[in-house]
Amino acid sequence: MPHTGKPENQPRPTPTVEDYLMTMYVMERDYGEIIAARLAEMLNVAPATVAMTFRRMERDQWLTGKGRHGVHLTETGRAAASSVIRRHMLTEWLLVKVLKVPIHKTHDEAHNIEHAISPELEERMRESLGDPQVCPHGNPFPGAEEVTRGWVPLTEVPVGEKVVVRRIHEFAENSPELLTFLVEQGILPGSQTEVIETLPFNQTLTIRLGEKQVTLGYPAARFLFVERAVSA
Amino acid sequence: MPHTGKPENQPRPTPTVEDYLMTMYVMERDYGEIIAARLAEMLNVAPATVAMTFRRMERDQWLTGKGRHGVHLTETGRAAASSVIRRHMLTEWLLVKVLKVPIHKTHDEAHNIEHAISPELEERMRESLGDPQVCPHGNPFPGAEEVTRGWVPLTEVPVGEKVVVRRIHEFAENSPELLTFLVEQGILPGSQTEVIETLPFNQTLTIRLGEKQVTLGYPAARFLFVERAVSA
DNA sequence: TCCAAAAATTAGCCTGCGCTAACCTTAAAT
DNA sequence: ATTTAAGGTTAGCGCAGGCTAATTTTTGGA
Repeated sequence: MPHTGKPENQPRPTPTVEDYLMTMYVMERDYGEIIAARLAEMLNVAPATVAMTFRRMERDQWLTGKGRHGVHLTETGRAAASSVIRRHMLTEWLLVKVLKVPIHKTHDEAHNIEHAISPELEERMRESLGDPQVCPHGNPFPGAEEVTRGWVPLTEVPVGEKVVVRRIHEFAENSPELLTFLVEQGILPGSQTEVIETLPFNQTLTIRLGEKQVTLGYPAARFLFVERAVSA
Repeated sequence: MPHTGKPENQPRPTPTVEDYLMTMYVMERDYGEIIAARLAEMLNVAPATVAMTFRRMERDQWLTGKGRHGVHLTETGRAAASSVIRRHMLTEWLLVKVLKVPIHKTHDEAHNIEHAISPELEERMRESLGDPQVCPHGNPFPGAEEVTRGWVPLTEVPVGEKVVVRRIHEFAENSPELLTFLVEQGILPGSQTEVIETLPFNQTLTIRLGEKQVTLGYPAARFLFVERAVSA
């Protein structure tokens, strides 16, 4: 394990290859391309570090040397990424179901643990947890992307329409404050809500949750996917 | 996390500082001194590596520069070791109770995971698991050493005496084959048994388990602690 | 007491994986 | 068309933490 060495036990400061792979997988899946600069931000390393890591990863066959429009995962890389992501999501479910950890804390905890799950353990977890198709935040397991069909960003829902929150995108999970906010407001998978108004110019959007109203910035709202066609 | 880099996912090859601390803690607790050469064997690194690591660990206040008779853990070091060991043992219980992993497989799995447990998670685990005093192999949690009072190595039991297996020492857990053997023979905490005969010259010892008899080498038998004074 | 084995240490080397600083592209914006 | 900004890369550096080989202690017999 990456290590500070000092008598402190801070969050892992240096991303592993698996961390790179996971993030790249999601980027490729949802945005079609992998931008090193974005990766550097998300993993909290310098852009130069990403470049060096790409070299090693290409050498080790996780990545294809860029074939026009940036790098891409190899099949091996994609498989490895899927594997960590599965372990991540299963760990999250274990934390939620067995240890009653609230979902705004599962991401970080699971992130530490996921690297340490053996294939056998993964299988036992899957059984214990009833072979889930999405993580506690509603993100699909690799291979189960179809279940998200029909879920759209909250920003695309017309005013007045009733919807059900289905998914908080994994990139929102990188911001603990945002996640905490959402959970505190009761915005989580399964919540019924309705768009009250949008203010396109200042990029804000207000929704109703039961009695109360909550205003979200667009960046946050774009990470919230909802199911439409909810008959009143 | 320590990492091979290559598309393989083998057991962690390089021990962490926490791994050093755990092993040193147990050595000091049960043998009174820390021998670098033994440590090197147990951690699968070269003796020279241990020497270098000791330097860094002294610098970082985990160890006292040797005060005659080898190095010793500082209070900080001992506390850190206790902490990992607790997390290790709680993880083992989680694996055993929730995921039904057999105890000859829990050690390695837990070893990977233990480094990734936060204090909050540790607390939730302790609650979920009912505040155990020993690990699934019967080794005491740091601070609960008294529960092992009265448990003696199997090698010290006179022929003919009935005893109950209580503990498989942690150093035996480093040998998966031994542990598997013990579990297959039904030798685990709680098993009733009786010493049939000892052959001190070839260092062998035979015990009865239910109908069948099992012969153990002394090295193995020294790792088995039993409770005497079991009224027939 | 002396010697051989065991234990410990030092030196020199390697890789992984961060960092900053400086330097290229490319593409959009004046 | 030129400028600026964003993205990407290279070079040079640091530390953690392995390794072997070659010493130098220690220590426990004979």
